[in-house]
Amino acid sequence: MKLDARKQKVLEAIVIDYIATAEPVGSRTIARKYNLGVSPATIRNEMADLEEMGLIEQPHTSAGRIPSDTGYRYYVDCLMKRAIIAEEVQALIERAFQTKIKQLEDLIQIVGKVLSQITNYTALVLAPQIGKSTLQLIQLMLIEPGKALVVIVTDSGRIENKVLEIPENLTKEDLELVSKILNDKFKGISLNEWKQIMLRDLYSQLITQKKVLTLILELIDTILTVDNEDKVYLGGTLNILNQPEFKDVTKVRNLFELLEKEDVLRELLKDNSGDEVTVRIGTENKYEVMQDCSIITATYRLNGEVIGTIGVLGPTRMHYSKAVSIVEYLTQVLSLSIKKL
Amino acid sequence: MKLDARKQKVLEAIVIDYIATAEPVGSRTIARKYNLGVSPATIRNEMADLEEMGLIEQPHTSAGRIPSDTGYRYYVDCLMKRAIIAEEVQALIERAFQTKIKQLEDLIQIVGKVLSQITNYTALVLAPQIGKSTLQLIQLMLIEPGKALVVIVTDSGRIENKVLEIPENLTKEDLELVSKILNDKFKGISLNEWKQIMLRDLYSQLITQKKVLTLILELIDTILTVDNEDKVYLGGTLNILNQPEFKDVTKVRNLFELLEKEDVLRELLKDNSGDEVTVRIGTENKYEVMQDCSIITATYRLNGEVIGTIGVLGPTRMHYSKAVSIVEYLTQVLSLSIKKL
DNA sequence: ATTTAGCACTCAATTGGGGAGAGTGCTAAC
DNA sequence: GTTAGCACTCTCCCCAATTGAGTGCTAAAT
Repeated sequence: MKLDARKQKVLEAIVIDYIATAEPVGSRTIARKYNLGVSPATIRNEMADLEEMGLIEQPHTSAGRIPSDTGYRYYVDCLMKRAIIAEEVQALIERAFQTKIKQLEDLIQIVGKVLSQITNYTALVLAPQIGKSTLQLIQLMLIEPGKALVVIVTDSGRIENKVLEIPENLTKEDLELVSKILNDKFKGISLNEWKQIMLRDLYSQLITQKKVLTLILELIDTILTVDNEDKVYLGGTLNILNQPEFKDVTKVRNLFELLEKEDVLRELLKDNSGDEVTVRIGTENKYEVMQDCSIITATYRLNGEVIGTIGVLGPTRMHYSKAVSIVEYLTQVLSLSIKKL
Repeated sequence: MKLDARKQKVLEAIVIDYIATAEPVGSRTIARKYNLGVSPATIRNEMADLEEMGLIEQPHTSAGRIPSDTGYRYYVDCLMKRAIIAEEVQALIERAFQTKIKQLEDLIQIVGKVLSQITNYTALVLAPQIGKSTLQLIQLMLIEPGKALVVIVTDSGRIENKVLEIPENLTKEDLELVSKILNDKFKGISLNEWKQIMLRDLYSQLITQKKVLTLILELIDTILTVDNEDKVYLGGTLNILNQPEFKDVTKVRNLFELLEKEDVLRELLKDNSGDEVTVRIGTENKYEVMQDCSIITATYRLNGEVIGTIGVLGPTRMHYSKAVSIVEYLTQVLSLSIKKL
């Protein structure tokens, strides 16, 4: 879709003004506020064209125009410039990352909090997949006969613990032995690779201690299946209530219900199309209750490999340039911080 | 406050009807639905008296009456009978508790979920104070030089982990030694008692290994100060949106903001006046945004000692008899389940 | 060939009655 | 003490009229 310079300016004005005011934008307003050097009548003509192209629409005949989803799309793809992040915002972020961060979870939380706070939208953070990260420490402990606690620490700083049922006759010493073997064998290896290695290699070594073999099998299974789901952090949910488009409680309700489902959040964050910041606008979202929301996502990395995603969720009438800038910036800061961890 | 039998009946009718319909109750309605054997006119006279006593009020001149907070209070204290818990509800609860529960956290979550689901209000659960429960297992592990992981398991099934900074020169063996000493010394002793014992007893034993002493001091401090706050589970928050009194978004917003603060929740649950089920109605709550909410709380126990609280939060126009019954019932089930754990 | 001024037109939002309905309080009779 | 009757007071809802913002079209101006 090609637009001449003036049409672009008009579209941009409509998008920007509507984002700011949440009111349909009329030709007069544009002429007054965004000096394009032409009269309202001219702008009206341009607007009629833009509407025909499907970039803007009219809520009703005697109202101004609002951007359609494709209008926002055009704006985001072609017109929008990255907003410059204000000094004080950068300072705020820096300060937030200077608090003591010992675990991955702390980091995730901080990012989420900062992101929602700065953007005034809802923040989503997807923590690194445990399967991808490598093992740093695994330890089995006996809580009481028949019950063991397993703790796993990964290189990305994630800590997981889980209670396991074990055969009653296993002793503390057995568990320590198993811990030792697992540590020796698997340190530095990604959890996803375990299964293969385990079957090939471990079996021979452990056949001597048959009774612990079953335990290990169950253990690995537990870790890899149940807890291989990524943690999602959700923050600033209440920011949604600031938006005039959500003054209707049932709408809020529907959206909140969706956001309560972790797997939905995971999915939202995961279909990030790749390298770049991804923006998903209105009806581009597959969930119906989210069709007047937009999501901006971007990935962060460890050693060059993508390990997680962060994003913000706001109304379609979202401050895209600002939000995109901040999301992008925070992935960088986050990538760096994880490396330090 | 003394009320004759008929006034009681009228008040009860108003409360029950208003709870069910959320509409002011008129004299005709009462005469028709709750056959007191008298005409609307008589009921009107009674209602005038009740209003003078402050038990009911009129939203405006030509409307029916609604209970005032003191009206609800009278109802709860004097008129209300425990609702009988339906068979299918009991069955539902039983089924919920039959899922495998390995950790305290699982249990807390299940209770919260069940409670909010059954009552259709918001559920609050306060997990046992870690300081009160006794130590079952403590283990220190070296993650990397200068960084250790400490895991604590208490008798109530609670599991806590925490990353500690330690002197660089401490080895894996040092940590194991410390773990062993701590386990031997403290097993079965409540965490609150640690500090005293530690100073008196441990010091002499550890003076030989000076370098670990500092560690332990820090460790104990960390555990007792930072993590001594109780975990609070909050569930069914969205149920609030079902209530017609919360069709206004700003009201919702205010309440939700309050509920996001863990310490507020903790406080709400903690000022439970003692043994009995406690009901706090409307303005009896100290937070302004909660002045058209009521909270019902009750405590649960382990070995006769109170270790936590559960509660539901709903509108003042709450189904008290049902809610009280269920809260009470669930504390019993919960106490039992914890014992098993 | 654009651009602009002017004007008629449309539609949502607001305003202001005018019942209808629900419920009350009071009075007088039972 | 209870009840029937009745006037009175509100809210709620519907309807019509008005207002105001904004448009589209046409004809004139550049």
